[in-house]
Amino acid sequence: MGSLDRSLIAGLPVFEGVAATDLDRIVGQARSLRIAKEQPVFEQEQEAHSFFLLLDGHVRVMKSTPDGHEVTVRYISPGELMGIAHALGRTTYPANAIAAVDCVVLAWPSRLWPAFAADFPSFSANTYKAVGGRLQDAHTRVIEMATEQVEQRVAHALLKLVKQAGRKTEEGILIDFPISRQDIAEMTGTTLHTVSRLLSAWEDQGLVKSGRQKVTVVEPHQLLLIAEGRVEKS
Amino acid sequence: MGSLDRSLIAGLPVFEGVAATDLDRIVGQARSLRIAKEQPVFEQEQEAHSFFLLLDGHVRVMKSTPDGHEVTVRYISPGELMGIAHALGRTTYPANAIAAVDCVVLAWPSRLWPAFAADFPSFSANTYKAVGGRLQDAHTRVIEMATEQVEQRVAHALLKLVKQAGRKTEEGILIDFPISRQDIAEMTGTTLHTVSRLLSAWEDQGLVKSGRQKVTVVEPHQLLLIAEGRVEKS
DNA sequence: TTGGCGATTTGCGCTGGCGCAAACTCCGGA
DNA sequence: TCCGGAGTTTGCGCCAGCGCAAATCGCCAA
Repeated sequence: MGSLDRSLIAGLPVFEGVAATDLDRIVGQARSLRIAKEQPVFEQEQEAHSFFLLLDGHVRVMKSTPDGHEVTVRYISPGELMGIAHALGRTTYPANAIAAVDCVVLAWPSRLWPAFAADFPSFSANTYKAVGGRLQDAHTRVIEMATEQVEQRVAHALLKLVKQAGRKTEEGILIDFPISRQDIAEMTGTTLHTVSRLLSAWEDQGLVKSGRQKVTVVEPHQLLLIAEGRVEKS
Repeated sequence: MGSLDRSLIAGLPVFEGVAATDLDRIVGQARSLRIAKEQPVFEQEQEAHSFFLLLDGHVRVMKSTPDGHEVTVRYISPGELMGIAHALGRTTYPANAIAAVDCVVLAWPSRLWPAFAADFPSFSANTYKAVGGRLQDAHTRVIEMATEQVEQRVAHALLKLVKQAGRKTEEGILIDFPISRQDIAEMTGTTLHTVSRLLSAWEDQGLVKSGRQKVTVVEPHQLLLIAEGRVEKS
């Protein structure tokens, strides 16, 4: 682990308020891993031996249902923790985490968590703050699913992806990892057919540009209007 | 606060592994409140001044959307914490909590949380374990909303209510607080009309008995079959 | 006992979005 | 360069469940 990494890491929200010496003690106990695209970081039901900090790449977190459905719970972006089951009193991972692209992660053995929580209260508080945010997000998802039309949900999903993984290009804001219609369908509780129809319609209206495993948002503001149900379909 | 209360409280999961003297120091700083039916325990957006332990009664946690929809996030049963926004790094409550029946709660000032977390690691760990459970529940809700039919979702909701607030009667298992069709609709993302139709159909089949703000589950096992999608509608 | 109101039931028509299926497109490897 | 297959598009038919509206029921208060 180079010192360049170290200084980038120090700026992450999870380490806010953590003293430099403490940061060294924390990071010093991690090992750095590369995860190839499409490979799992951890798997549902598996013993939660480690927790992770994503340094580079994007990870998709999914749950499978007994009857064979897959639902995407969230995408992880660089700087976020994942697999922190132990901090929440679980011994197994509740979901599958798959690298959407080649990734770099730091990994700590889960058994270190209780000592970390006791010795580094800022780190612990930051972690639980992130958990609080996820709980919020999950409730927001429930509310969206309960009250919105498919069109609004898909628009919301795209905006969320843009916010966490958007990269400016000359055409608009590109979602910076491969994402298929099927993936978007699994995030929004619909079918790839419906997503495809929506994207086609939006492309006709010039709101997005999309291709194979690729979506670029051209008019985020228009999309927001749709997401909030303030636009009638033509 | 009587010592009878004290011994009941000691047996709660949140206080598992907490030494008796520590328990006294924790509970000693709480004040006990009665909340009348339909009155709020705390409200969305409000400053999170306190966190609570429900001792008796049932509390409904709801979120309102900007466009006027109400969604029920969960019901709190005796022994559960609520309003722990501070432990998750929030300064305001994320939802409304309304007493479904007359309730008794313990309340602590939120500013005590950091000291509690530092001084009573078991209490803190138990709390975060509960948070972990809620995060799981929320994800389960998302998955249900994404993959199940309304009929299955309503069946799941009833079974969940039975599990956390069921009281045996000679007719079956009664959900032990007033609950309307509208309430069930808000839990499952549907309309009171559809809930009413489902309950009527189930009543004809002898699976439930229901009346004004009252539901009794007669055949939980049959309902489970419906919830899991293993029964075709007649 | 009688109103009155909130909760519930039920009918009816409509439509958003799914299921199925077929055609097409494009990328990557041989 | 060509081929195979994954990803995507699109047409078509259907139905679960919503919206609306009206009728009914049952609890509570006077």
